[in-house]
Amino acid sequence: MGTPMYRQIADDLRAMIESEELAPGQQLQTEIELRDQYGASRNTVRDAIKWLTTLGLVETRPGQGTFVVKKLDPFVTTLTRKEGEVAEGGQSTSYLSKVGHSLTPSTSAVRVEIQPAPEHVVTRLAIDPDTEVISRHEQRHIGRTPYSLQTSFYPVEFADRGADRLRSSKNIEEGAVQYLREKLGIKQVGYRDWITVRVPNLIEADFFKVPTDGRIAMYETFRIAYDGNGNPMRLTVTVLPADRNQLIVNVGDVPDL
Amino acid sequence: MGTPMYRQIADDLRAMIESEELAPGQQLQTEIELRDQYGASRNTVRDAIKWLTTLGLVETRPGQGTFVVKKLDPFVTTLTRKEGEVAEGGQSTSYLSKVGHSLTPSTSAVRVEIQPAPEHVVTRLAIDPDTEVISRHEQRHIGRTPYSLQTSFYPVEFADRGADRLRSSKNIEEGAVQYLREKLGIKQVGYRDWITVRVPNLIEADFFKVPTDGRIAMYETFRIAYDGNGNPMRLTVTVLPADRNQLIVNVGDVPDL
DNA sequence: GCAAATTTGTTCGTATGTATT
DNA sequence: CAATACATACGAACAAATTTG
Repeated sequence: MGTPMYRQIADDLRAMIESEELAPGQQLQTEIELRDQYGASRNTVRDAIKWLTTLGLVETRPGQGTFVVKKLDPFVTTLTRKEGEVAEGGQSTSYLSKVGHSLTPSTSAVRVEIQPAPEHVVTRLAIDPDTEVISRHEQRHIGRTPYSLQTSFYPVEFADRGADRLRSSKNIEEGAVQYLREKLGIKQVGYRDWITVRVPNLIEADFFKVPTDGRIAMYETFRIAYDGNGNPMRLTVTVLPADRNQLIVNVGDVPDL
Repeated sequence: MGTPMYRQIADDLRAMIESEELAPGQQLQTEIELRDQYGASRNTVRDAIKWLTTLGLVETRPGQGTFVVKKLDPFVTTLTRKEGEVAEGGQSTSYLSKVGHSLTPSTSAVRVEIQPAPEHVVTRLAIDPDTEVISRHEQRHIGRTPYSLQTSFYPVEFADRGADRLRSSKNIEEGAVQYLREKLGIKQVGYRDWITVRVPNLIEADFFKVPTDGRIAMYETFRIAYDGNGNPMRLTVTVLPADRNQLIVNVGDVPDL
C-alpha cells in the first residue's frame, strides 16, 4: 500500500497531461466517469483532482468540468537599462520598462494617499518612524489583461519643498525622476531591486483574476531609488503574477532581445 | 449559503494566525478539538486546514499535529556586479555571488554530462539542434541547508578546442569565465538573466526538503552569458526555493548593503 | 525496545447545494 | 425548467506516523 489511490490516479492523469495526450485547454472526464474508470469513489477522484489543482496542472469550473490549464505566453519585463542610461533616469523612467507582445500598456488614474509611513517603508526609505509619506498607487493593463499593481512612496517633504504634482492624481508624464530633478534638484543615480515571491492577497487575486488560494504566486519587487548622496529617495513596490511574467536583468554588454 | 463553513473556520484561524494569537511554530488544536469547537465534522475541519495549507499559513505533520509555519529569514542573492567589474568576469564569477547569513557556502562535486542539447538549450545558446553540449551540474549548500541546484551548459566544441577541464568533475576554482578566457581567448562581456517562477519537480522537492505539492514556488533563473561578438557562450540554470530567497538587482550607483 | 495512545492520512458512502448549459 | 457537473458537508472506518508510558 505504498502510494495512496488518489495519488495513483493523479499521477496517471499527470502523465497524460505531460505527454500532451490531454492537451492544454482540453476537458478531463467528469468525476463520475473517472470514478467508474478507476473503480474508486467520487471523493477519491476529487482528491486526485485537488492534487493536480495545487500542482497548477488543471483547473475546475463548476457546472462545466475539469480542464488542463493553458500556460500563458509570458510578458517579459526588463529591470535594467542600457549602460550609461542608468544615472540619468531619462524618459525611460517607467518602472518596468520593456514589455513584450507589442500591445499598448495603459495606466489607471493614480490613487494618491498621504499617510504615516508603514513599518516596511520606514526601514527601506531610512526615514523617521513618525514621518508621513506620499503613496501613489496605480493599476496597469496590457491590452485588456491586468498586468501589474504598483505603489510608489515619497517623503511628504518633497511636496512641501515644491514638488506639488506628487500630490496630484494626474500622471507625471515625463516621469517622476525627471520631475524631481528639475523641481528640486534631486538626482536619481541608481536603484536596487529586491525580488521576492509570495501568495496574492484578496485584492490582488481579484484584480489579476487568479484564484484566492495560494496556488499562483506573485512577484513582489521593491525598488529603492538613491540620490547622489546615497540616500533613498523613493520606494516603488510592484506586484505581478508569476505564472505569466518573466523578469530580465542585463549586465554588461548584451545583444538586444 | 454565503461563505461555506470550511472557509469560515479557515478565516477564523487565519485571523488568529495573523494577529499572532497563534504564533509561528505554535501547534493548532487537534482536528477533533476543532471539530467539537466549531460544531463541524472532522472532514470539514480538515478542508479548512487544507485551505490554510495551500495558503502557506500552516503545515501538518502526521502523528504530531498542525503548526503555524515559521517564515524563514531569507537568503539574499545579488544578480549584478559593481559597475566596471562586469565585463571582466574576474574572480567573482560564481553565479549567485553574495549571500547573507555569513555562513560558508559549499559546493558538491560537479556532475558532468555530455549530451545532445535539449530543446531549450538549443534556442537559448543559439546552436544547431544536433550539437552536443557539456552540462555541469552542482548542488550548493549554505551551512547545512540546501541552497541551490545549478546546471551550466557549454558547447562541446569548447572542450575540443582545448578547454579540457570543462569535462572534468573537478571544480574550476578560478571560475569558468577566467578559464575560458585564458585557454581559448573567449571573453565574457555580459550576461542576461531570465527570472521565472514555477513549481518544484520531485528531485528539487527532495533536495530542498519542500513538499511535493506545488505550494512552495521555485525561482528558475536562466543566465545566458555573451562573448565579445554578441554570441551566447554559456547557459546557466539555477533553481532555488522562493520561500527563503530574495534576488537583488543593483543598477547605477547604489550604496552597499 | 515495545505497546498504547494520540494525531493526521486515506477511503468509502450518502445527501444536498450551486453554477452552467 | 431540466440535466449535468462540480462544491460542500456529514458520518464512519481503518491506516500510518509519532509520541508517550
